[in-house]
Amino acid sequence: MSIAVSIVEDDAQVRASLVKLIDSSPGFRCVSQHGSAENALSEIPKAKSEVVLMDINLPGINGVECARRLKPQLPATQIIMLTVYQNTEHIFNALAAGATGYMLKQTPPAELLAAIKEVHAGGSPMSSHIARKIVSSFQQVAPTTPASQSLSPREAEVLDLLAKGFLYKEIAEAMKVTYATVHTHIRHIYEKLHVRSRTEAVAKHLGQGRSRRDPIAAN
Amino acid sequence: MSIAVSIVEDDAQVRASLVKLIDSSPGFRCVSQHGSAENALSEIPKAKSEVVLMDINLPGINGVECARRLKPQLPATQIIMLTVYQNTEHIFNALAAGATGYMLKQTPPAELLAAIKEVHAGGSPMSSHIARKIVSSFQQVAPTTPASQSLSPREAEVLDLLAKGFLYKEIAEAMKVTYATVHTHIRHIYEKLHVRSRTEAVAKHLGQGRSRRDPIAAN
DNA sequence: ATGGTCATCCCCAGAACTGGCGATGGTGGC
DNA sequence: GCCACCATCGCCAGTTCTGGGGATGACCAT
Repeated sequence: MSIAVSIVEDDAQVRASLVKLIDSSPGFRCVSQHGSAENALSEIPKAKSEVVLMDINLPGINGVECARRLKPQLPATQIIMLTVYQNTEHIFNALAAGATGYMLKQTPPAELLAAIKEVHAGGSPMSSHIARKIVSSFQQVAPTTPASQSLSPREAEVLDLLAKGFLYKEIAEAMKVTYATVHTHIRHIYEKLHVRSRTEAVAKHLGQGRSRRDPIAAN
Repeated sequence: MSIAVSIVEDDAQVRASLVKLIDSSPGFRCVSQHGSAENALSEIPKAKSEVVLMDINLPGINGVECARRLKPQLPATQIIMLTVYQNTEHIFNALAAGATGYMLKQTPPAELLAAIKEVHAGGSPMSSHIARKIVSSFQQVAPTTPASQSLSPREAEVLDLLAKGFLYKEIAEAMKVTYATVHTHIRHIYEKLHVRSRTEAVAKHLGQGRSRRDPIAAN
């Protein structure tokens, strides 16, 4: 059986060419198309689509919000965001909203079809640079902090663990050294970073957090 | 110029076939091979490799730990974990340790070479099911932040100052209250955020922290 | 071989934090 | 009125950090 695809895209031309691509490719069929999130929200639940290609930049309700509302009703339906936005903010929001794939609009047709197959098979298709950004977010700290340049590898390790809130003794255990060694490393870190407490060091480490932004908006 | 690859794998047979694959493929060259993490840690920094294929299950120091120690020294080197483990724990740890790719050992040779190219080009190659697991983790992570929402205005103020590394007495002065009041606010903050130290609170506040003590509330 | 950096370990004392136990008012909802 | 929350203040004991003073051995470069 072919994969049932729905398309949400406000630009009629782009939409038409996506529909054409899907319908003319064996193994795929386009079961519905929508020019707005509002239309998609009311129609897609009836369409029994397996995969939704969702533009982010829609008038009115945007694609991310549309995905967020659609997903609870249709947990089995896979949503691939299709967009020109590469910034981390959009990517995270889309994934958090329930999208399982994130492809750029410039993706060649063949890859797009492959992405639909992949998401349908349980994968999470995404452009390689998108993947890197997501992976980076898992990583602890950028190795580019100017001051931490002068830190020795071991000291940098300690600072990473400090930043996660570990106690001295826990750091000691994690690094398989004694409390005394951790203590010494930390004194050296403080000297090099010109700080007088772990929190200052961490704040400096986590990116010069001198200017506070809205903590609520952080997510 | 071909891509310089290092291989860390304890099984001599597997290692040999990987070396052979790399060296016999145009565009790739194997600059070093290592049967243990210890050997890898001392040799890879000299090898100037661009991409490291790292087995997770090594005797002694494991591959994740090896990656964690290697990465600070060689921030430009891309590490691809190569393993049989598909569980979220291992994936997450490996990525947090600095790996940029995560492939299963059963990956066909052609795909493995493609993954090396991809990581070298700035991507993050991973098997499709791995990608899905990573994306899923964002979906659990997403619908959150009720924690800092529940902080009262005054508590939020304290947390801000805490994050900048101020001492209790300095916070007291800045907010024109006594040390005791600051103390109470901070205890309430810790309760609400499920943390046990100022650094954990700050890490969580700055959005970097996955607290080890309370993974449920960790966002 | 000498000096520098790094990593490891030790002791000690004072400062700072953490977490119990309180308490008093004020405000706002039901 | 009562209850929940907030903001303010207090005491006390125990834990953890911070910052001095050391030390050793390894490695690397001059």
